Amino acid sequence: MATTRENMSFRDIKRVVLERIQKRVWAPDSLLPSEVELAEEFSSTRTTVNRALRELAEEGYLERKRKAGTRVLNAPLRKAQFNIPQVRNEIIEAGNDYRYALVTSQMIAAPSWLSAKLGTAPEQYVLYLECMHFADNAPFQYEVRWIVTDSVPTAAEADFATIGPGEWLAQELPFTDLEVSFTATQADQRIADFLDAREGDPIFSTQRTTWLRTQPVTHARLYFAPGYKMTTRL
Amino acid sequence: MATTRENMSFRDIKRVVLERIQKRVWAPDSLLPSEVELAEEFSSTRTTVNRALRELAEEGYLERKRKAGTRVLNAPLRKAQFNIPQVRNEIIEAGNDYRYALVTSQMIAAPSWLSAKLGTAPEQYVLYLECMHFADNAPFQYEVRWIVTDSVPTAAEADFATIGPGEWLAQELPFTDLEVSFTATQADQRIADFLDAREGDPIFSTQRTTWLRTQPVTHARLYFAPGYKMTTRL
DNA sequence: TAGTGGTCTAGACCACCCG
DNA sequence: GGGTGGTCTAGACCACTAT
Repeated sequence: MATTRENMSFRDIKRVVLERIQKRVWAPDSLLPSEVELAEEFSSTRTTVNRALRELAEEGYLERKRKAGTRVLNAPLRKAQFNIPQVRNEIIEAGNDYRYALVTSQMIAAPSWLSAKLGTAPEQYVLYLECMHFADNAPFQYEVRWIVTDSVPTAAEADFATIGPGEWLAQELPFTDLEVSFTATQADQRIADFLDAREGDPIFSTQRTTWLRTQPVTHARLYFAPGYKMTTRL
Repeated sequence: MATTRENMSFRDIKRVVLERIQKRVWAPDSLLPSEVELAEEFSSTRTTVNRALRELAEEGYLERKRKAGTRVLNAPLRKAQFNIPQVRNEIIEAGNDYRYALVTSQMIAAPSWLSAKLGTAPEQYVLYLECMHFADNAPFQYEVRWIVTDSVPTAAEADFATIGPGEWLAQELPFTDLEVSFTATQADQRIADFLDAREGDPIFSTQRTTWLRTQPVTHARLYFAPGYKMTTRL
């Protein structure tokens, strides 16, 4: 019956396998045939079948264990992927004009919560910045950022009136570790003023912390104008 | 000088390449040697080098084009990955007890915004549910959900007093398409009551819409108790 | 058109781990 | 112990695209 005419690419195999999962031909928790058997059915090789199954496993549909075989996950742990864009790109890709402005720039002693978060010495001096990002001249994002100048000495002379700290850091040095989190917060008077919002408005906020190997680099809090929505489809 | 002792695995190659990127041995926007050359340097094969570079490209470090070659991305488009967990698992994995309760269940005519979002006939009847999810008996999430019973006929008889609709749907039928979005919203009186919050509190909210092929299945709005934070590290 | 990455094949050895 | 997936090799053909 199974008239697999030609040899299939790993994409074809992925598609067929996914269909069988979704149509419950292979029910949740059940075991798939081994790679060798599938290679035979698809008149392909184990290498190709392996790539198809490996990618489906990465996408959260399958669980693979040596000797145990390949199993269909019952609760497909679907993974949502978000890009972590530069604000500039985010705005430009939405088809709007981007404008940047520096609000404040000064050296301060790191507040204790920041030292704790970054793992720096208490009271260590850091560069404190506040910036605004506009889309078509409307407030888009209010950014509050701390840069550990000990880790990034050149930051002390950078001209953040011209270029946003996020962008500058991206081209100045790489990072190896990144922590991102998202919360809903409430606009205080200052945030409200910058974002053309009212005090008390719900504000979508992102926090990013980056390290270069073990060295803390920067912490940023990004406050988005009311109505911001982060979306992904898969 | 380059005393590459043994043949390296694709993981080794990934590590070395990533180091060179991060140490600017290969600067942003610059071109890497071709796969053949790298295979020679690492005394490996093109297949293995290919896998290493392909994965680094998927992770957002490189851009690869036929003929053009492999280029280091200047603004590493880092990708954050979030799991899309069942509330139950999210709560249990945090070490808390999970409890579920059904608040409301009724058939209603779909409001027009929902028909538009899902692409269903106007006024089509859908199952409307409100539910609560508790962590250690404290309100964790208030869920509002619409299920297209035409697409999921068995939903009409499911006992949502016993099992949450998210969980039931996951085991009842697969989905092929998913849209997720995140916003900050403001607690109205009803939401505040359910979540032990005050009216006006900022609330982190997730919206999920799923389809089975072209068929709309469900739309859900999940309101998290104040203080909720979604975090990922990479 | 030439050079690069994209993919497949055929075979091999190995690591893991269930029974 | 033996079956499964994990990975590597060596070679080939092809698809795309910069020049």
